[in-house]
Order: sequence, then structure tokens, then C-alpha cells
Amino acid sequence: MSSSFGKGSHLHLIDGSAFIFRAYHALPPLTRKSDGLPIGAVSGFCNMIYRYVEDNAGPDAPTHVAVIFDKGSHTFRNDLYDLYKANRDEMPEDLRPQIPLTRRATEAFNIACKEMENYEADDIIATLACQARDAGGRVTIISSDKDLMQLVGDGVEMLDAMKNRRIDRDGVFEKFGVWPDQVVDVQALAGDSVDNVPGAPGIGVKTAALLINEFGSLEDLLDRADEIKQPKRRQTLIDKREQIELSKRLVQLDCDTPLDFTLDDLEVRDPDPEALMPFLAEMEFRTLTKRIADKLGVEPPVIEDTPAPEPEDSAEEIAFDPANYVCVRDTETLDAWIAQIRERGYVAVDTETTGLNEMTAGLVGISLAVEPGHACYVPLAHRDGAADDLFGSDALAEGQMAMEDALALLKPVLEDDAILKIGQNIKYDAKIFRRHGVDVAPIDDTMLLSYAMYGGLHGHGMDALSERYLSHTPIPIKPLLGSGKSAITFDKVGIDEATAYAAEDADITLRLWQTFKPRLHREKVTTVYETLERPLVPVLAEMEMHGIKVDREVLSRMSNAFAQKMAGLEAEIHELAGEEFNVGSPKQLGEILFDKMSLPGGKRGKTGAYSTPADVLEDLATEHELPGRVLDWRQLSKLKSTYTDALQTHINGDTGRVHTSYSITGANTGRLASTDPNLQNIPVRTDEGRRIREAFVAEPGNVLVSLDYSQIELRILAHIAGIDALKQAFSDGLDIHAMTASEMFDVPLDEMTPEVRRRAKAINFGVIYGISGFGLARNLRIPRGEAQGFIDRYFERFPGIRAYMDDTIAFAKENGYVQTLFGRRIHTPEINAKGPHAGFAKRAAINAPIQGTAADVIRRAMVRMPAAIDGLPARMLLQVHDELLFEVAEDAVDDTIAAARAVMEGAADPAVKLDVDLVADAGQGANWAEAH
DNA sequence: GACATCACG
DNA sequence: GACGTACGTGATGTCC
Repeated sequence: MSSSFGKGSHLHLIDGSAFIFRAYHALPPLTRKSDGLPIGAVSGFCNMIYRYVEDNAGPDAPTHVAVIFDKGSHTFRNDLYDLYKANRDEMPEDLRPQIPLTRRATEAFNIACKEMENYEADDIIATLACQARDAGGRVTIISSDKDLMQLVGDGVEMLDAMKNRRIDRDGVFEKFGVWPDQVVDVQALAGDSVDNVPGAPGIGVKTAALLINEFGSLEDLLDRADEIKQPKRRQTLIDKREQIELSKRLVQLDCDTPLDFTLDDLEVRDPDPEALMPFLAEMEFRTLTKRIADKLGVEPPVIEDTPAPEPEDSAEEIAFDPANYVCVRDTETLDAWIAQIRERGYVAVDTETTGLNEMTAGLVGISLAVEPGHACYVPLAHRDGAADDLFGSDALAEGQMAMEDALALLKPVLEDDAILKIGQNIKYDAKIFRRHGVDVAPIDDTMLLSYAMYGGLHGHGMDALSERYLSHTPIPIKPLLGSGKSAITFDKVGIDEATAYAAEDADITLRLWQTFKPRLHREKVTTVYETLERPLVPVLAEMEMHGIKVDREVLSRMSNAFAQKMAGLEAEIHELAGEEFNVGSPKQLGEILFDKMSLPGGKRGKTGAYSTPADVLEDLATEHELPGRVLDWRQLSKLKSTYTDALQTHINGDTGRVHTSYSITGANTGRLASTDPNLQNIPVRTDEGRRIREAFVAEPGNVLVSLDYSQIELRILAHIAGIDALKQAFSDGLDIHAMTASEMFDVPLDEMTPEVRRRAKAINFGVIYGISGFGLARNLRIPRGEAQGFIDRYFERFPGIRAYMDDTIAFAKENGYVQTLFGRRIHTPEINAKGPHAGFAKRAAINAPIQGTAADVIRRAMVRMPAAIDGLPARMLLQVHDELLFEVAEDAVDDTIAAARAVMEGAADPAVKLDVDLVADAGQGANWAEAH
């Protein structure tokens, strides 16, 4: 039976994606009975595969067959042309979770299933077809995709499975008016709106075929374009030559895709009932299971007819019991666990380390869980506490695998495309592993699943999720590590205790995943999770690990200067106060100001102490010299303690760079939060503060490049609330605050004063924040009635805002959440509360879709950015809500800006068509102060 | 550990 | 008619 591919062989290549989409659109949205998982497309796909197998059992049966899939949406063609396929709609919500199931279905039918990163299915098909043809065999491509027609000829044919019609050279000529080897030339001219291939404007397939037939080839046509009689057509071909040549490169299939398999691997295999039956039963395809069981002559498996209990109930079935957890101390045991992981195809992973900072913490142990209650801990670097040991207390404890050996065994699993690694905040563990040379992928994250489904309802830490969704209180870490001065690191914890704690974490993570994963599509946030949460993990991990260079000398010098100035101010302040006191103590300051000096306006906070925030001191500055001095002192104190001093302690000894950590679930709206250190609040608003940014520098030969969205929230407001005047102003490129001022206060644009503009700007921001008369009055320091007048006028001049606010609050009250343009849900549990809470909740509800949509937009840009700047000597370093900061080799600055800007400005596409353009402004310089 | 303050978008 | 209010964050220092 086994012989190598050659003359007499017949290869069938099935366009898997076409099957999936046809199945999806042909069938109603079926769901699996037991848990509601959408399986309509999988069902249709299986039926089509089965019918295919049935239909091809005859004398003309293929000897080799493969189903080819697309992998990911980014391919090398996007590097040629970033708008390639850019107008494709995103995958329907309920189709997305079915995609991996169609791979499993193919394998269950024992048919080779192939896909490749960075290449389209069409390229793999082309390569295989060329190889088979060259080997003297026949090829049938089962697809009706016209892009594949260029391959027809010399024993290669297409089969339109739908119409059961074979397409040979004549068929291609019928469709394109040229022979297959000229199809790409026609396509290059005609373009393709579906794939967004530009082509030559005004030239369709008919004209293109005419021209190609006349000139023989695209190259001759373009070289001799001046011979064309029609002036417009001639001009188009001359002007758009580059675009046409690009189009050809886009439609030309790659016959040299570097495949990691050969034709011989595709030999037809008989279905294996042992694999196929369990899969069909798992999908609960009753009819198909029975039909195929009959055909194969096996007993059909029993498919339960009762809906499964709710996941909440099932997750509790197996009790948590530390006695079940295994401590893995040798290779044989670890191998056994790895075998189980490979069998399942997924594993929950957790790392234990000596600290919370992924860049400095040492790996202590790894825990794994494969099913509820079935978890293990692999201790790797636990240390004895024995003080009289010859090596001090640093000796490794007995009975641990060598870290190197354990990682060598786990690396292939952690990096295996076919094994899903599940974590709770897996970015942390992925970074730890990365420092040991292991790239963890693909991943799922229970924290992100929770955030996508329940953002705004509760926190997403493991303890909280375990309590809430598993009704289980995890073993607390406190008793193990102690607290305060006597606290120890995890490597000093005894291995038995550590096993109970660590394995349980993996166990909990696995159970949370089993609880959450099936709910994702029911909550209709699969796309949010798949496009805005999960893909961000590797992107952020990369940025964080790369870090940004910070010049310690610059900070140190500034710190000294600040200290001197502060000392001077402190002496002055004490002099003015007539006594020495702690200027940093608001309590003491309040007593000096309001009791001793009897200045007006002393208000007490909730602790009974006087309140002395900046705006109060600013008002008092007209009465006395002291408050002004205190304000100066406070500014310096802030800059010194939070920035020039603290930042130095965050410079990593190994890298000389500062590595922040982004929290994906930190902000309710979808924004990121930056910690340890927070690099999203580095000063910029005052000249003195901005100088801190001079310490953020590029490596020699590089520059920092910053791109930030211009007025993104106001643009989104204009779109969401449908404010025509705002949209128009943006499209005209006007100064948006000046335009608002002009509209509101009837001042012509050319007579605008900074003061009037400032007021309008405050109102614009106020609207985004869920404006109130009181808030605006305080911000602008004007009487409340006047502020209310501004707001009323604003609503009058920009109708749409009011409706947006009312509708948003009504929606929140009705549904308990609001959502962004990309479907992110932000829950608003307080929206129906009584009392002052309600006001907060309403304003937050008004703000969330705007801030959240902006956050989604930059997330989309970040996810696409690595591919867009791939090949350029450029790295993305930081995100500051509407800004991305890059470090770029000097000679690649322009290319990087162009690529990054295209990604940022197009980030909403194709999911959302905004009425307002997004604009990103760019800057560059040796340091962040210059770049911003 | 709560609170006040202030840095950013 | 009175609530007390701009939205979203994180870090630091004081004070109990």
C-alpha cells in the first residue's frame, strides 16, 4: 500500500476554510444540547467531509488527501500591503469557537490537516499542487475559489463540490477569458474587492482579459502602455503601474511555501472508529454518529440525552483534597504527567517564584493540573533552612529534579501548538518561563476570561474567583511566607507544604477554566476575549521584558537639585509659619493654616483633619505667601520621591532598563494599568516635571518615537453620539476646542481667545466624564449657575449628546452593563442604586463606552503592531492610554512611523467603521521629552 | 491599612 | 428638594 507519491498518484486538496464557511452559512445556529456550545458549522463540516469520503470511494479514489486551513489572519501578504483583506468582516461570534473543532474533526476522520503560520491555505495548496504535478501525479483541488484557478492545468483540476462540477483549463478560460497561466495577470489588473486587492481602477475582468490577450502578458502590457488608444485607460496603466505590480504579487500564489511535511505524509488512511466515534459523540451528532457507526460496522457510542447540569454544579463534584496532589521529584513521574497532558491537549500551569517581579524573581517550582483534583507540583529550587549547613542556608533541598532537566522535558509541551496552556494571569508565568528559554504558547487565561465576561462586577484575582465560582477558599499564602520582617520567600517553604499550596493553584485554575470557557460564547464576548484580551498577552510580555532605558545619572542629578530647593522652601515655610512642622503632613499644615493663621475656607475631610488639596491652597495663595510655598514644595516632593528617587530603584541591574508590568484587567473600562513602576503617569504637564522624561532615553544609534492618537475620545464621542458638527470639525481638521468655543459662545474662530477656548475644552472633557454643573463649576471656578448655563447651551448646540447620555443610562439600567463599539462589556452594578452612589454610577456608565472604545482601539493597534514592524529595527516599549512609544534605529524612523501610524489609524477596521477618522501624531527624539 | 495628595490620559 | 459630584488609574508619605 505504502509507496511514494508519483505517477498514478492522485492528490485531493480540500480548501478547509471554504468548507467551514459554507457549513456555517448553510445551517441554522445549532448548539450542543448538553451545554449550548455552538456546533452548527462543525456539524455541517463533518457532514461535508463524510459525504466527500463517501463520494470518493470509487475507482477514481484519491491516493493522497489533505484538508488545508488558513492559520491566523496575518500572512506575508500583509507585509506587502497592509490593507490586504483589511475590509474582511471579523469572524462571527458563534463561529470562532468552532474553528479548532473543525481541525479536530478532520483529524478524527483520519485525514491530514495542514496549516501554516504566515501563509494562506491557498499557498499551501499551490505548493502541494506544484509538487504533485512535478512528481507526475494528478491533483484535484476541492474549492470554488477563483484565486486557485491559476493552478489549473497539467493534471491539476478544481472541483466545485457544491455544483459537483470539475473545472479544467477550458473552465478557467470561461471564467477569466484567459488560460490559467495568465489568470494572475488578469486578477492583478481587475483587482478584487473581497480581498481588497487594488488592481487598476476602472478595469474589470473583461477589459483585463482583453488587454492581456492583446499584449500577451502583464509585463508587456505595462511596458507598452503608451500604445493603448483609450486615453483614460492608458493613463491609468501608466499612473498605477506600481499598484498593479503590487496587486500581482498579492494574487500570485506561492509555490515554494516551506512545508514541514511531504506528499507521502498525505496518503489516504482508513477512518479509525476509535478516534472518530468519541469525537462525534462528544459533539453529540446523533444522526451522523449512528450513520457512520453503521457504515464502519461498529456499535455507536451512547449519547446522553439530558442536558448537563450547570457548570457551577459540576465544578463542585470533585472535592478539593491536598492529599490527591502529587509531588514530582523525578523524570519518570514527570514523563507520566507529560503523557497525560499530551493525551488531554491542555494543561493548567502555575509557577512559584521568589518574588512578585517577573524580571527578578527566581523560579522555585512548577505546578500542573490536567483535570479537577488531579494536579502536581514540581519543586525545583527549594532550599533548606539548615543554618549550620556548610553552604549556609542556600543549599538546595533534597529530592528535587534538576531545573534544567525538568525544563527540558516541559519545554516541548509548553511550546506545543497543539497543547493549550491555561493560567491565571499567565503573562506572569510566561515571562518567568521566557527567562528560562521557554516560549509558552498557545495560552488561555482565566483572569482574562473573567474580565471579558464579568468586568465591573468583581475583581479577577484567583482567590476571589475561586470563592465566587468554585465555592472554595484557596489555601492562603500568608501562613507559609509569614509577614513583615520575618517573611520568607517561597523557596524556603517546605516542599510538602508547597506542594499542597502550589498544586491547588493549578487545580483551581483548571476548574475555573472549565467553568468559564463554555460560558464565553453564551455571554457573547468570545470576540472580545479572542481579539482584545488573549492576543495582548504575548505583546505585553514582550514590551515588559524589553523595558526602556533610563539614565540613572540624569535622575540622580535632578534628585539632588530637588532636595536643595526643597530644603530652602522648607526653611521659608517654617519661617512664615513661625514654627517648625512636617510640611508633608496635611494634618499639621491644615492646623497651621486654618487654626493658627485663621485663613478662611478650612474644610475638614472624613477623618476630621483639615483638607489641603492643591486647589484650596491655590485659592489661599492670594491671602498669604505660605500656601504658595507649600505648593512648590509639594510639587518637588512628588517629583523627587515618586520619580527621580523611586525610578532609580526600578532600574534592572542586568538590563540597565526599567521594566514596568501592565495589568490587563486593572481598569474597568479596558484600559491597561501600569505598575512597578507606573510608567503611565510620568510628568509632562509642567516644564519642571517634563524634564524627568529626559532620563528616558534610546540606546546609542537609536531614537525614541512616540505616536499618540489625537483627541481619540472626542472623536469616538462624535461617532457614538452622532454629533454632526463635531464630525465635520474633525474632518475639516479644525481645532476642536476652538470650534466648540466658537459654536457655544458665538465667537468667530479668528477672534478666539485662549480663555474662551479653555472653557470650551473643559466642557468637552466634562461631557466625556458625564458632566454635572457642580463639577464644571469647580473645574472652571465659576458659579454653579453659570456652569449649568454652559452645559445647557452645549446640549442645545450639539444635540445628540443628551440622547447618548439618556440612552446609555437606560441601557445600563435595563442590562446591567454598557458596552464599547467592539462589544466589550463594562458592568454597572450600582446603576440602580439609591443615593449618591447612583450619580457616580451614571457618570461612569456614560464615560465607559467612550474611554473603553478608545482602549479597545489601541489594544487592536498593539496586537497588530508586532507584525507591522516585523523586520524593522524597532521595538514597541510603552503604552500610555493613547500613546505608543517605540525605540527605533535612527535610519528606520520614517519607515517605523509610517507602519505604526497605518496600524493605529486603521485600528478600528474592519470591525467598526467610524464616521470620524482616527489620527495619530508622531514625534521623535533622543529622549521621551523630545519624542512626545 | 486607611487616607490624602498628586502624577498621568 | 437634598443628596455631593467631573471619568479612569498607581505611588507615596503620614498617621493610627
